[in-house]
Amino acid sequence: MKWNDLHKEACPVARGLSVVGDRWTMLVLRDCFLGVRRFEQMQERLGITRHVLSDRLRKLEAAGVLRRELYQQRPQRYEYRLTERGKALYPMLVTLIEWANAHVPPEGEPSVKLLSRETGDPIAPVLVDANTGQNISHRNVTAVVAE
Amino acid sequence: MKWNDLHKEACPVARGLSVVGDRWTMLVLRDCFLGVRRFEQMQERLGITRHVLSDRLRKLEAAGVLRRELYQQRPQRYEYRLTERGKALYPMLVTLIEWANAHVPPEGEPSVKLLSRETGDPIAPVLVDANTGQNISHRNVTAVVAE
DNA sequence: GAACTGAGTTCTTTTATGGAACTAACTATG
DNA sequence: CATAGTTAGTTCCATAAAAGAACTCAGTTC
Repeated sequence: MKWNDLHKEACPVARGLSVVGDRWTMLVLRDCFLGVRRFEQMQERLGITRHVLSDRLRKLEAAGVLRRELYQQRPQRYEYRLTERGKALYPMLVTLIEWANAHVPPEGEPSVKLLSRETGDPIAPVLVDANTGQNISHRNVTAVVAE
Repeated sequence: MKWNDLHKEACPVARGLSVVGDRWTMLVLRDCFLGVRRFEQMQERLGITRHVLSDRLRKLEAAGVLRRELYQQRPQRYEYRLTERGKALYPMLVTLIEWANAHVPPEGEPSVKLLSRETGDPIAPVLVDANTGQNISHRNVTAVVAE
């Protein structure tokens, strides 16, 4: 298994990471979900080097997670937006946030609250089986990896 | 924001990635969930260098995600096991698998199926709000990041 | 006593990232 | 009309991380 050939692996964990597993990539996507679309803003917010940001955006575009969109003709300027495939990563981000808030202690309070857009109430995300409604954990699920 | 100081960030995405965001880390954890516990096995299965594996195991242990356990006295040999904090990462893995199976096309069939341990049936993981039962997506949730 | 096991460590080479300056194609300001 | 500003990059060099292979250590087995 080689890092740069992860996309060839049978295992979906490996294939997923071939897209989102590089350093900074998930943070770029976080910013995208927060509405940040432009190179300059991302670069400044993340403190990532322009070089690496450029590379990540290119790869995410190639993977169909972001699309590059002309937002101004002269001079031509592009911004980056989540595609449907990109938006489908939202649960990943939510799951990561929940885990980190519970298990990677911040200095003070949990710094991000997820709120229902409708009611404004905090939400409590859990993974369940759509078929049975049961909670999903390593205790009641088996995974078979064809390697 | 610097990669090696992500744990100091207020944002839980950043703090989460400070633990699981390094190259190979999630693949090490995948193997842990599959029951792999020993250095040699992990190294061979992943094709990661021993050096990097050693580093990742050490960091995961320091983060309280794995614990090192003596399984043989002479010569002393240790294996690695998921802690509760580590087991709590299971939803991350499931979410990644679901996304990858849906959006990062494998050569042929999806290679991992998640099955209910009870019934043996395939499961269909979805993220819902425990309070309301509603599906969670970027459309009905807002996140406020205190940066 | 020679080869094997298993969890590492210690090299050296290659690749990725960090940091800063530079470019291109404009627009706005004095 | 020249100079400064904007924005999405690229280029170049230094440093850090990862790949690859060999070696160590404390035993055990043939």
